[in-house]
Amino acid sequence: MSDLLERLRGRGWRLTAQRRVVAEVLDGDHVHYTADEVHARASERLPEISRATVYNTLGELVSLGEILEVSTDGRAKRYDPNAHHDHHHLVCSRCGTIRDVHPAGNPLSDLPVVERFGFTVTGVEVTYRGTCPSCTDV
Amino acid sequence: MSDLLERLRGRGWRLTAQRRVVAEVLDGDHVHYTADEVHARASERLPEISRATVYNTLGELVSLGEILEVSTDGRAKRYDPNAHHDHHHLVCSRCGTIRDVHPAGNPLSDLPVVERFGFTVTGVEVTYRGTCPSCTDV
DNA sequence: TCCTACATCGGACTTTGTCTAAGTCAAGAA
DNA sequence: TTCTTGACTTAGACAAAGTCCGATGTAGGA
Repeated sequence: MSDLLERLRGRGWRLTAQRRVVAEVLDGDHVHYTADEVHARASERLPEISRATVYNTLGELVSLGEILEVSTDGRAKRYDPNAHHDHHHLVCSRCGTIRDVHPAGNPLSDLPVVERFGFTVTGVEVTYRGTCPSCTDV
Repeated sequence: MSDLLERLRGRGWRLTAQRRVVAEVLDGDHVHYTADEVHARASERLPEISRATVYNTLGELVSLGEILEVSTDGRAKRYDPNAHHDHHHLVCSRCGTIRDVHPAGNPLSDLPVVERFGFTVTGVEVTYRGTCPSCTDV
């Protein structure tokens, strides 16, 4: 992920302590934090960091295509650093846990032209819902 | 949709003017209103209806499986009365318009067991994203 | 008609996110 | 190294969407 910082600098980003910390929090796969969780974790390393900066930085990373925004429940959006590998999501309806999954097939080609209503279709998200093992056992 | 009211009464629902109006607003297919839009339309017929009641009623209809909750953008949830026919959604990234679509194939069977991580998978939503004809022309 | 459990009301509150004005600082220039 | 400047950050006000609560109203059975 450290080359993420280099890539961003190459695009004219100013490399500040705040941005570095946000990027570090998102480092690692299979992590789907809300903006608040990112802020909490960033604050551990940089206590003065403000919410506005976290929101700004996340928004910029999304525009740059470095992370994905995922809104699975109409509550807080989650941020997915695994933006460079095609995948979809499996969400626990009880606790909200998210796993990355890789279904077979290509849903984009499953949408016939007559079902596109003149839209220019650019992407597709598949969200599986269910109950995770810990929530099932309860 | 009038038999919806009968069905609900059969389940012990008290039939109030407010609930009747909310159900009537959602009548008709291919409608995806936000809670606020439902409230605005319900208010035209029943000016005293409160937001809390609209939220309560929508929540109950969702629990009863009579309508679907759709959150495509992390902003206001939308409510889809077309709950009894399998379908997915095509969303315009610019104006938020939603169309019901019916892709080929069954995404549920596309998720291999090893990709289920012990979850009990109960459903799947496919959201196509793109630009609708009016927004493309601009 | 009367009763009462269930529904509704309005408004306060919470959560999530955006905006702004003032202050700060990264990085190139000298 | 120090200076300069415009991009970045901050705290807090604000906004949108949704939830909660005590008081009041009413649908539907007795």
